[in-house]
Amino acid sequence: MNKKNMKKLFLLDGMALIFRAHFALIRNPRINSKGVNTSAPMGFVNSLLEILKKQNPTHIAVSFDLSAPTFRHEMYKEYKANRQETPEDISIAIPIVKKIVDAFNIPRIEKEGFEADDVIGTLAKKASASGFQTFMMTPDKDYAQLVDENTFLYRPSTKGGIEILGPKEVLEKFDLDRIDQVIDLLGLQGDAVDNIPGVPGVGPKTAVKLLKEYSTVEGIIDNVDKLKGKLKERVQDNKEQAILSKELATIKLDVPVVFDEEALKVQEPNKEELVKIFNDLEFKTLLQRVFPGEKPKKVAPKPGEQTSLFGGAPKAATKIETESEEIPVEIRIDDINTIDKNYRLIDSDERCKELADYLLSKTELAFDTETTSLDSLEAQPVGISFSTKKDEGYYVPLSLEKEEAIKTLAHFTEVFNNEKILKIGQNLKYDIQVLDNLDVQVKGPFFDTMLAHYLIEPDKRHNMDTLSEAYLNYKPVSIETILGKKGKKQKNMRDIPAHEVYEYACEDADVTLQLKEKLSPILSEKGVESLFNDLEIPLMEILRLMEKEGVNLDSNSLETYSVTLGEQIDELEKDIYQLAGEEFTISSPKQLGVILFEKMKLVDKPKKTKTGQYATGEEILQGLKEHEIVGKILDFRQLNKLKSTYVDALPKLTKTDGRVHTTYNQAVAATGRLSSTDPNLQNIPIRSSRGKEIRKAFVARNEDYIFMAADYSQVELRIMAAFSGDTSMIEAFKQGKDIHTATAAKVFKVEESEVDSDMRRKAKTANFGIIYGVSAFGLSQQLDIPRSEAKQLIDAYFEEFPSVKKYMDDVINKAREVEYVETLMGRRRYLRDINSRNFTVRGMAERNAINAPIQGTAADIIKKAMIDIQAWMSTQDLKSKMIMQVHDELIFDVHKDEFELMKNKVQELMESAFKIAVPLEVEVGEGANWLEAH
DNA sequence: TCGCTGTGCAA
DNA sequence: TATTGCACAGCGA
Repeated sequence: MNKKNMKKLFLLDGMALIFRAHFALIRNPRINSKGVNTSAPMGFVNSLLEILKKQNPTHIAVSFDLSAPTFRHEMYKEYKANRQETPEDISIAIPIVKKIVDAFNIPRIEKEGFEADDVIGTLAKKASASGFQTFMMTPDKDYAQLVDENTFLYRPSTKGGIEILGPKEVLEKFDLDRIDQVIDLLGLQGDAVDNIPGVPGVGPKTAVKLLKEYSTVEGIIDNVDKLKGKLKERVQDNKEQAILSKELATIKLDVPVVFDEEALKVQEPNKEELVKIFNDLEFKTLLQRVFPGEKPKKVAPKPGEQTSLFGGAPKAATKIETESEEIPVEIRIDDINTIDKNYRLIDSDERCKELADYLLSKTELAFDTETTSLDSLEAQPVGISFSTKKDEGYYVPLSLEKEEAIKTLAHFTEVFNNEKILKIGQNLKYDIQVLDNLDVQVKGPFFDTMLAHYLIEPDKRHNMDTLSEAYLNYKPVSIETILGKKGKKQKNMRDIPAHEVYEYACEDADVTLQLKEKLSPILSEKGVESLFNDLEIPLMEILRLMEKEGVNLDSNSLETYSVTLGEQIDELEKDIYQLAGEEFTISSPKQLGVILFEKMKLVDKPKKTKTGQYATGEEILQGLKEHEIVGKILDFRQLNKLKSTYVDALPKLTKTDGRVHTTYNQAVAATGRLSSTDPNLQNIPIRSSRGKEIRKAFVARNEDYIFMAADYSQVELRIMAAFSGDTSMIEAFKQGKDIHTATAAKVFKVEESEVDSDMRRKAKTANFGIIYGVSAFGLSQQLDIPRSEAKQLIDAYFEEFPSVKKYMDDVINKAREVEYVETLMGRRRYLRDINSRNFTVRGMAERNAINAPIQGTAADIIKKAMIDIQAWMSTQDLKSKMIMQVHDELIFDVHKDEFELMKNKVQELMESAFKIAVPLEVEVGEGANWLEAH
């Protein structure tokens, strides 16, 4: 039988779903006018409808636990003993949910002496044998033990949305070799909720490790002698408990229930009964959704049903309700904000057309999308809001059915394509990508309020709520009001009905528009309009394309490397325990500090961190290398770092195309640099030989392509040379000299040919130090030399490069006067602490005064280069793509036929991006992977 | 589960 | 007591 025709059975764990639904809304419970908390029934019905609509089950049943004790209580009297009394709201909800289930004509299955999981487990196995595909719907992860090729765990996931786990996913999730090990895992780690003890001190990590080695709880107990230290003791002392825990965690598959295929068939619901229940609970929207014709009793007109037209006098949706005698109780707190605003729900084709026409008559509009995910490449829009003037907002809900949504959006194609309309948004890169996911292209001109504020106050925060409070003196309705606090219980946008979202959504568009009105004049006041319109805004689209393109990752090689690293780590771990005389968590600085400095007493006066713990950082340990354990720890740290942060993490972040798609943050770094997250592609290792292995995993798209890396050589030093006008430094660059050698020759007063590697190293460190605003102390630390020598070095440096010294003084003096510094393109950074009487605070501002213009100018330059390169590339119809930016480096996936062209043109465009007093030099390399391209 | 701390990777 | 970032593990509220 093929999958399509397979019988599809859904088994719901009623109690677990009720609990989850109740607590999901615990911070904003749904209370109806009678004071009844209806969170659980509402959540349950929503889940049920979702399944019936989207999953099309052929068969369905709900299992409830009965309150009677089960066989587990007989096995272990403490079972579930610590469980708090069921909240009253839930006790009330249970019979309601049961009534709803009955009204849906869905069979309820309950069996005294057994829990829902036993019942569901037994049924699922029987169903599997009868050719069913079974989905067990529950948030409870214990069900994972039941999964097989025909049985799936259908789990409301932590992030909202749904997780469907088959055998492969379960093994991946728990990091196990076999499904039956799920019970061993649960037996070992226990379960606080059910008061199953497990082995104290053994968490998921240790449990998995043990199971990998010895397969089962019994296997571990048989081999307890092979374990060491505390772990051995723990297992030994809790043998029986572990076995018992495993038994408790084991779901019974022989519950005496009949699998009656016929009785489980999905049937039409009892409409009359459901309407009655929904009305009783005051589920108005639900009622409309399930039975569109049905008029709710005693209900205010829906906002979308108003007859007023676009434009015209603002008329609040909620205001109308207040005019009705019976309605006042219907007004919720969050409505107060929107009482005088004209926010509308646009929920018909007719109204979409009207709205589109209205928007086309405008010269600017703010828009905002509501979506299912924060990841712009995966997010699906569930609605879009528009505003064209203060206190106005229109919200267009979009179906989760892609085709449907595209149809609705088609009404607005002309609007988005119209290059005469300014599109205003907060973090537009995200919204544009979300629409792109449905093949809707948004054309400029653009105004991004986040980017605008980034140029106005680069080191402040740029989220909309903060901006609104700062510039509009108004606190918008928080997203949490709609979705609940984040965490496990946070709802997903997709689950919220449009009428509950629309005011929030409209407000975002409204606020965004108002912010633009405030921020736009400030941009011109500060002279950063061109930076905004000619640099940051065009860059936005380029970054979006780079993110969308992603970079090919050789996950296989990393997975192989992970095994190698894992073995080396295990080895080091053994040695370290041996040398320390006991087992401990090496990666816990706290525990490590105690071992090294209390137990082993490696030094008399150990350094402490600001919180009073022993400092065990790299440079401290480097000084203690004479102890064998220290070298091993440093090695362990390096290996662990590489494994956890890169080797294991990167493959997990690849999307279905096998590529990693970072997010570039354009409004984070106070200096104007970009930053990169999920993953951060700007800190991929390169220095250590082990780190280099990771770069090798960044590979060209396929054999027809090569990696090409183009990086500015010494940009920041060149910028400093240009800014300071220091003739000897400029000359050195013009002659193409090695700048650090040239510096060393000057500072140490020798011929360049006489500069040795140590002199060059010191000069190099000094050069970097200068850019960062170094002190003698800092330099002495960095070079591990006496402070006096460091001071001499700095003095000599300024003597040889007097203009550099003068430049630095001038920058600081200017900053004291105006309290900001500027880059070449006029990007500002405010330094209000520069006149502080506090030495430390002022010092920080002074270093920023030196560093920010240099680092920021470098950022300006490469951004300009990116724009020029993308502009050129788009005229050439190339297969090659720009895929990464790492501060002074651009990386391209280049088609082999285009390599010569790309190499020459990219180099030329980068070098000519900006004209300064020293030449900009760019080195281009190529190879099969990122390492070779350098 | 969240936020903090210590640590370490990059330019 | 050197600039800008991001992410990990551990740990305690």
